[in-house]
Amino acid sequence: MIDDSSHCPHRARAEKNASPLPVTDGKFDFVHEDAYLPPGADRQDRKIFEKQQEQHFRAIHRKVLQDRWIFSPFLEKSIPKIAGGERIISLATIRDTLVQRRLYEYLYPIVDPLLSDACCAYRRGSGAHNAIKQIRNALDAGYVHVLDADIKSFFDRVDHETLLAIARDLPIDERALRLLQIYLTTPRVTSEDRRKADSAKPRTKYSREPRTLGIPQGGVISGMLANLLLASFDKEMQQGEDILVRYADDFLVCCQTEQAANDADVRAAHALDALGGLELHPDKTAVRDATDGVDFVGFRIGRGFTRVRSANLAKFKKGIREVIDTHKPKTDSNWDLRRLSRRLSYKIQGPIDEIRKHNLAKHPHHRSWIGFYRIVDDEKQIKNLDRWIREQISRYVWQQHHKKVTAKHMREAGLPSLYGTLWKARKPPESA
DNA sequence: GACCACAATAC
RNA sequence: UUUGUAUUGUGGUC
Repeated sequence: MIDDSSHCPHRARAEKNASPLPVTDGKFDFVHEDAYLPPGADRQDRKIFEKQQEQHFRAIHRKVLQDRWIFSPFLEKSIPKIAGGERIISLATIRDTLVQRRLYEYLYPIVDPLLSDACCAYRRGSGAHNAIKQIRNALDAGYVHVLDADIKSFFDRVDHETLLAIARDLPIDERALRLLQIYLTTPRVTSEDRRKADSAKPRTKYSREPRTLGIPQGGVISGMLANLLLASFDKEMQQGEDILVRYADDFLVCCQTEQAANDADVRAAHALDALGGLELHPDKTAVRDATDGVDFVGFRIGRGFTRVRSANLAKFKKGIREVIDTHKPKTDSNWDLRRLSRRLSYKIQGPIDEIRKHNLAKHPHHRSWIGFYRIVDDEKQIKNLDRWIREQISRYVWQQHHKKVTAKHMREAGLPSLYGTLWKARKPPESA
């Protein structure tokens, strides 16, 4: 990612040190033109930023190369977690996001080779499906005694000095190192402070609170930093026969015996403590027999089966309910059922009409929810879900039109089945 | 190759 | 007035 434009006054130094920098190429790859970008603590939104984009690029470039970049405070926002509770997310300013992206591009090729195959989150070419595949292999090979563990408030409790000590051993530019340190200690604006300042007339300045612990969730480089910190932990857990699979702070150690899993528990607690006093979550960590399944990254996986995890199933049902509950009824019941089926069809199999226009046979994989869960092999679970959806529709039609509808009516109204969609998604492509 | 859209996961 | 980041998957366009 080295990109020294001719107008850079520090060209020589940048070359010598392998600059982490350049924010000068004008590449502004926010997803799409009219996407709204929330203003950060500088209250600058995308429109304002773009008016003076070139000046901003130059200023950023200069300051970073001169080792003088400071991140604005991160605004905090809470979002709900899938299993309940809330999660604090940090929002950066546009300029800071650009700097973080450059830092990310610079550090990624240095950090990634240090990671183990067991580390599946925040990495190119990996992901949830890869994690599930590894666990399936382990369970199928008889490694069914698992330590199912979660690190207590992991992101919030990362110790800065421990992480920086690891970063100092990397072959990186001094400025990148200092940027990391600045990033970690960038102050926060809590959602309460933010609300107060925004509702005051005239608006007042945000009050900032120092950060002494943890990495901001929502930062571009945070996931990578988490992996960097835990790289040594992964190595430690992979000793012996045990098979580790880690996704962010959530990990399984698959063992051949219960004793080995208990040992892994002790080793994990020890290794985490050595990494700046991290702890396992006592309630979410246990040694269990995975023959009947364990929950991991959206799936429930056991010996010989993969299902949708119940919390994720509930979330999907909630989405279906929302479509039905917000549906505006029409007086003609047949027409109404047709309209509702159309909306639900999108949830179930994605915008299939668009695909059919071209060549359906060539594109057996559909997007949408079932596309992600296409590796599920418990057909009963999917059939039950189909039945559940039909029950919801049937109840809706009864309440609105006092008519009984069967599965046949729904099929004729254009409602696809999840099972059929899954079956098609798993089928290998027909010859083109 | 590039760009875009929509899903899902995790934090 | 505004829910962030990374990754994966699928599809589309040139």
